[in-house]
Formats: sequence, C-alpha cells, structure tokens
Amino acid sequence: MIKADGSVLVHSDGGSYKPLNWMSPPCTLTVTEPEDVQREVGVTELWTVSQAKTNDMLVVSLHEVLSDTSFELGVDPGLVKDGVEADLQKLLAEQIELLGDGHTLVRREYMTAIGPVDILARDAEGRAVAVEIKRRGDIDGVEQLTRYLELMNRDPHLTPVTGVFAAQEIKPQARTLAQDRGIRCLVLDYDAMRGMDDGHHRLF
Amino acid sequence: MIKADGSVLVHSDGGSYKPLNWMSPPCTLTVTEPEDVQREVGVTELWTVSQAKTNDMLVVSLHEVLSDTSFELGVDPGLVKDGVEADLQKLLAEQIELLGDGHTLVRREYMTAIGPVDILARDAEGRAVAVEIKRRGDIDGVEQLTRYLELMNRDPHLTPVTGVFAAQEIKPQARTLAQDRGIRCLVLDYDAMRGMDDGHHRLF
DNA sequence: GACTAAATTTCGGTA
DNA sequence: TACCGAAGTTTAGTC
Repeated sequence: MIKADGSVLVHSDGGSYKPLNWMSPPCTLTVTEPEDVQREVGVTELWTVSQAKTNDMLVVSLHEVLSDTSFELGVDPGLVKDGVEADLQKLLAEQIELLGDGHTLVRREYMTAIGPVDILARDAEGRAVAVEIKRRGDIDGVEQLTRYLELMNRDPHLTPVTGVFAAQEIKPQARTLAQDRGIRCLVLDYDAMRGMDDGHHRLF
Repeated sequence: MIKADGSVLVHSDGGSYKPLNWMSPPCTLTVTEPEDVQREVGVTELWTVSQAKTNDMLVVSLHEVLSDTSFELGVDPGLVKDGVEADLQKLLAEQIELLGDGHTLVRREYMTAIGPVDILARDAEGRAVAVEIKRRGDIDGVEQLTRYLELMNRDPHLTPVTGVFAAQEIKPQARTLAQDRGIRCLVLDYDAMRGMDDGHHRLF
C-alpha cells in the first residue's frame, strides 16, 4: 500500500494490523528493473523506498502483480474518536436540564463563522445559552467560549447570549477567568450522566 | 483492507503504518443497509465487524466506494528476516573452509523432500556434508539435522552424508546428542566471520 | 508452550 | 510545543 504522503506498507494477508515491513514518510519510491539473478528467481520489478532523513532503505522484490490501482482520496478529514468529550456533549444535550430548570436544547454543534459551538440552548426566559464542553476545563477552553460569545452577541437574532463552561473538572484559574467574564461554570459528573442515559441511542 | 483471516483494517491516506481503527481475528464482517438517518448524511453501506472472543465491535460507515477488489493470495510463505541466522548461513557459505580444510560449497538451501538443508558441501575426500545453522544450538536443531541426514543418506548419489551442527552457541545437551549421532559440532564466531567478510555482496 | 522485554513503535495527555 | 507514559499493542527471545 502506498499512501498519499509517499509512505509504503507491505502487508501479509493475515495476522496483525502491523505491516510486515514499511517506510515512514518522508520517503521516495523508485521502481527499477531487476538484475538477471533476481529475474531468474521470478522477480519482475524492484521497488526501492528511500527515507529522506535517515537514509533507511526498503527494497521490495515484486514477483507478481495481481492488481495495481490508484485513487485520489483528497484531504484527510482527520479521525474523530467517539471519546469522552463527544459523549459528554451527547449526554448533556439529552439532559439539557442540567444547565438549569426550564432550559431547552436548540442544537448541538451550532455553527458559527469561527467554528461550531458545542451546544446552543435557551434558558427558561428564552435567552440563548452557548455551552462549551471539555473533559478538563482549562483556560484555553474559556478563551474559546469567549470568542464564540463575542461573535454570537453581534447577531441580533441571538443576543444576549450567555455562556456556560462545562467540564468534568474545572481548573481554578479557568473558573476565575470564566466568572470574571460572566461565564457560568458547570462541573459534569460523567458517571452519573451515563447512569441517567436510557441507552436507546447507544450501542451497549 | 480485509485480510484472509477476516481481520479488517481502516487506513487513512497518510500518517503512520497503524490503521485508524481495526479488528483483530477471529472476527466476522456483516454488511447491512444504513438506517434512514444515516442515509441522509450520505452513508451508503454499513460494515459491522464483530470480535468472536471479546464481543468488541467495529462499525464502519461507508459513504462512497471507489473500488472493491478481492484476491486469493494463497498460503502465507511467512516472513523471513535477513537476520543473524541468514547472515550466518551466507558468511559460512563464503567461508566454507571453516568446516575443515579442503571443503567446498555445493549450494545453500539445498532442497530435500522435507525442506531445505542450510548448506550442502563436500569434504576434502568429496563426501557430502550437510550443515544445519542456528544462532542458538538447541536439541531441536540436532533433531532437524538428523531428519535431513536420514533422508539424504537414502539417496545413492549423496550417501554417505555426514552432518555438521553449526551455531554461535551450542547447548551441552545438544552437543551430547549430536556427538552421539556422529554429528560434528561447530561453534561460529559471528563477529570474526563478519570481519572476514569483504563486503562485496553486502548493502553497506 | 508460557512468559518477558523491546519496538523502525504510535498516540494521547500534561507541563 | 516538548516530554512522558500507555497501548485493543506486536514480536522476538528465553525459560
């Protein structure tokens, strides 16, 4: 397998996810004709993969080509693991009353010009509430939410928008900064929220 | 990528040799139709890979199929790394006089019905000599060589064939067994042999 | 055959 | 951003 970054993976047809051998990027592939000695033992093609930095070399002797196809896969959207943060977002959306009595969910991943807000809700009085969710509540999370709030408060359809910084654990500095900016802090109990979950939309 | 043992690997088009996600064998793949909600967001096919032992599950949502090909690759010949044993064999073939004065190389990897003998040579008197090479000389190595010798001695063109058990280190039990069967033991000094090597046939 | 330790590691988290 | 530790590890070697 040749990846877009030039890396080469030689896999066996079973065993493990690890290739038999490989070359990491950055590297370059050169295809050459086999020498007579090699051709005699059935080698039809030689691949030489050279590492740009380490001078490592991977030489692949091809005996038979069953298929040779190539595709432009475009930019990698990146892997998004359905980990704790995504879980928290989902659970809080389902249990939106944790924000306070009378709160209702508008939508998850509410798009703004500078990125998606984790959750947009409305409080009992119908005012917009933007929620930023983190596993570990740190200062940069508060900054992120602040940028969203600034932008959203310029929108006449939304303003006034208040902010809620929700995390399993909120660092004192982050809490102080949040309170200074009028952002509410909400500590989430993951286990308790998971216990509340009815499991209808979940795998197990 | 689906391997012959049923394992499934989901690779990105760059990065590392490690898949984004995978399922190890033994596992089974089930292809199902996506539900309406998923179809709306572009999912055309659902792959569910279930682990037989651990009950783990990998669900792959396919959005687009660019290519779908399958090949019978046959039995895996196994990976042979050009490690110390292969090196020793090569070096001993080049320095065949280490077997004794007047010895000549017939060929490496001499094929028999039950597998290849590491080295076949002839002594000063022209008698066949079968050499089994191991890094660590253990009893099973002697057994292996014994089987080769039995077989080869049935061949009128070869018999009488004597055996040499060559290793960097030969365990006392193995040495005793070998001597009991009339097999010579030869301790190889890898570093010294490498020092003798002129490097003509080597990569670096 | 079971156990142990290293790996061309990769990856996530924390300072 | 750099270091540090765990991994759905895998793999080779040793007992």
